[in-house]
Amino acid sequence: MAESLTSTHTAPIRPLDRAFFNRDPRRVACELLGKILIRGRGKNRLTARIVEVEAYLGENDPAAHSAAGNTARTSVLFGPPGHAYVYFIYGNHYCLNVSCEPEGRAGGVLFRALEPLSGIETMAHARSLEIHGPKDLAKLTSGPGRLCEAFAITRARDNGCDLTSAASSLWIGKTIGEKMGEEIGDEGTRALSIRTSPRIGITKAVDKPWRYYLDGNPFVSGRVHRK
DNA sequence: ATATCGATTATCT
DNA sequence: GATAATCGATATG
Repeated sequence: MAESLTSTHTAPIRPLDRAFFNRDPRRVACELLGKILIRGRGKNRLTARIVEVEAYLGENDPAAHSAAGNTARTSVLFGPPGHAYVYFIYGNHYCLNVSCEPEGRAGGVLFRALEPLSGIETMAHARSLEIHGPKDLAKLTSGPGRLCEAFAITRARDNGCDLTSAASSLWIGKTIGEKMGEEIGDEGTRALSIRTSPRIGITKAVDKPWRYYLDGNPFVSGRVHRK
């Protein structure tokens, strides 16, 4: 009873299949917009809509971590598609990617921003934030490091995780959910307005427009492209 | 509003 | 030894 008042009603969420990720990261990136990232199960489940991503190619992309070759750090990118590549950066933050392309070829998509749907209190606690309004809400998952903190994503815990299995602690799903009466995550039937730009925070291949985000979505990270 | 900077460590040269 | 797919704080217009 009390639970039904506090939790968001959602239709069953089904994982994306491995073939979805067995493609060019740019195509995967576009189609990931509007899909759902899920952590945990039942009452403690966190869900959020994917609103901003970047594609990193396995070949001819000097900005990609895989450009340095298959190392202990990047091996997941060279493995089978649909798995989590988590790396630690700037001594402070984790970032989440999903591997693309068939095994033996690198490539991935970086998650840059999410729109929280359920488990918002848990996310706020993980981020050490108090939510007093929409502006605070945006700070939960707007940015690659922020969303990892909100979802408690670490390399030790999540690197290599199969994101195509609903049995995983972390996975990616498609569904028709509900938030403030609006349908979300309804792949294909809703025309999403997608914008592109150069990728953020890189110093190589800065001209490639491989950042993708939902036009006008308030949860898209606001950081500017730097040299 | 934009600009700059410190934090802090895994990874690579 | 330098750099980094970032963030949050501080300074300045």
